[in-house]
Amino acid sequence: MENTDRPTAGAGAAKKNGSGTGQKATRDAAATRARILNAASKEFAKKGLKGTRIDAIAKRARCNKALIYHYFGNKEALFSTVLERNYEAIRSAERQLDLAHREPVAAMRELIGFSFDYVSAHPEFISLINDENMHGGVHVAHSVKARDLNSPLVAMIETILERGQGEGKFRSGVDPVQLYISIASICYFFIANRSTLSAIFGLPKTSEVLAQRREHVIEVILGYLRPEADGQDLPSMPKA
Amino acid sequence: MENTDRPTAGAGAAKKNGSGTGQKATRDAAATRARILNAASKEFAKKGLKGTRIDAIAKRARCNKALIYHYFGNKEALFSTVLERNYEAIRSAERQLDLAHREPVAAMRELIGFSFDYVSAHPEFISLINDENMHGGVHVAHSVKARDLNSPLVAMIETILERGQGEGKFRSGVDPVQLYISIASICYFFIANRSTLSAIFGLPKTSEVLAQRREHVIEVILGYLRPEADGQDLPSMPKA
DNA sequence: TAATTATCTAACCGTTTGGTTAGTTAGGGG
DNA sequence: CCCCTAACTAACCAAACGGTTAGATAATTA
Repeated sequence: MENTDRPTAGAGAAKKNGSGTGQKATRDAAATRARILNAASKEFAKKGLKGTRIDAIAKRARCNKALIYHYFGNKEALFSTVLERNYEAIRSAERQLDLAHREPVAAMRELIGFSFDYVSAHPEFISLINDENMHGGVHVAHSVKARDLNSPLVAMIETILERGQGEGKFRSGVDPVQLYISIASICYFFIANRSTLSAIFGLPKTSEVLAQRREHVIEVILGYLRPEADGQDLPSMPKA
Repeated sequence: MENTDRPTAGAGAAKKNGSGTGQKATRDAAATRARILNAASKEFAKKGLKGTRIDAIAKRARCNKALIYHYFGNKEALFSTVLERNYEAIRSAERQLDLAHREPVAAMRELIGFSFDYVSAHPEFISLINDENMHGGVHVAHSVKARDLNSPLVAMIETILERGQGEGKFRSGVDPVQLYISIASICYFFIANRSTLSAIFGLPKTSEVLAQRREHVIEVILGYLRPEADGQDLPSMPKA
């Protein structure tokens, strides 16, 4: 089932160190820590902070329960660490995006597509965020690391918007933070609520449905960003 | 603190029935059931299914724990009932919307504003949905009542879109279900993630921030719905 | 290779928790 | 007025759970 991580070498009676791919034979604190974090990430995402059993994490990480306490102190601290790690992962992925040399509309399209694809590929991240929000965001608030991890996407959006506006490709008066939140929203919701959406709307969880949704999301944001046509009355808030 | 519901009359030694506002003095199954459901709704929303303690619900409802089991069977069944009730509530509120006689753009604006306001006023509903999705939507899936409660907003959106397209106020080729999901998304996200958003972006939870967000949300959707200007190259997916 | 340190574990513990039991009290119908 | 049903409760229980302890085993160092 989930035999991604190996606990000890185990293949036969190999007692000595590394046979090939850097697998440690018997004891490896770093690898064990990593196994625990991976296991915890999955369990917390699936069951939530309260629903997760430390024993389940230990079993999945194939280590002793006490080892978890040894490395991470307690359940909440482990949860915080898992959250931090997940934030770091998405921020790092975001930073890989190189949009500076792309034409503004294409750049924006890629940014939105990236956001959609990331959450599609990492639904556990969304579950963690949801759970964290249910608990009032205390772990994020207390984690300097996570709090300082402001998304680089906001700055990218700002740059793309400016360039696009200069070229007459985008409308004016768009707040980058608001737009960032909107992009995150439409990407996030579909993944976060896949279960209830599929139950209520009968939407199957196929890749085709996902692709359609992805296209729609891009269309909505780019459609919004279209410049005001001269003389066209924008159906937004009348100024008076 | 939370003295909204009264358990028994309690004012002095009044032993007989209803003094005024329909409050039952001593025993009232319907009122007790309602108190339990209200208490459960709040507790589940704040702590989640796993995080909620039946004792906490009993305390908040000011009744004995066994009574909860007597009326609702077990924790999960109670959670399902709470979920159903919350779905019924939002669907009922949605049905109150009368947009048939409004001008399309105004109608759409009101529909979006309503959605935003509803989730702003009922963050517990969102917490429940989040928790339900973490558990794979099993309760909604098993509840015929909730599953059949498809949102009336989809049909309303469809009608408004058609009228608006006929009048040249809206673009063509918009899928009502996709649009419904997008509207729900941008309304939902900001409320669901208020804690982490405020932690990371330093957004205070003031009504001013909320109002700005509301305005932006409406602007995005209406901006997207603007008709294609003649000859204007839509920055959406090139057909070839 | 002996001493030391770090990794890791089996077994245990006190508390919390969902759920039950056995019964008490109010109220309505005959 | 009495009895029967339904509302309600105090006390209890076994299982589950987060966390601890005491120690065993592997790696490292002197």
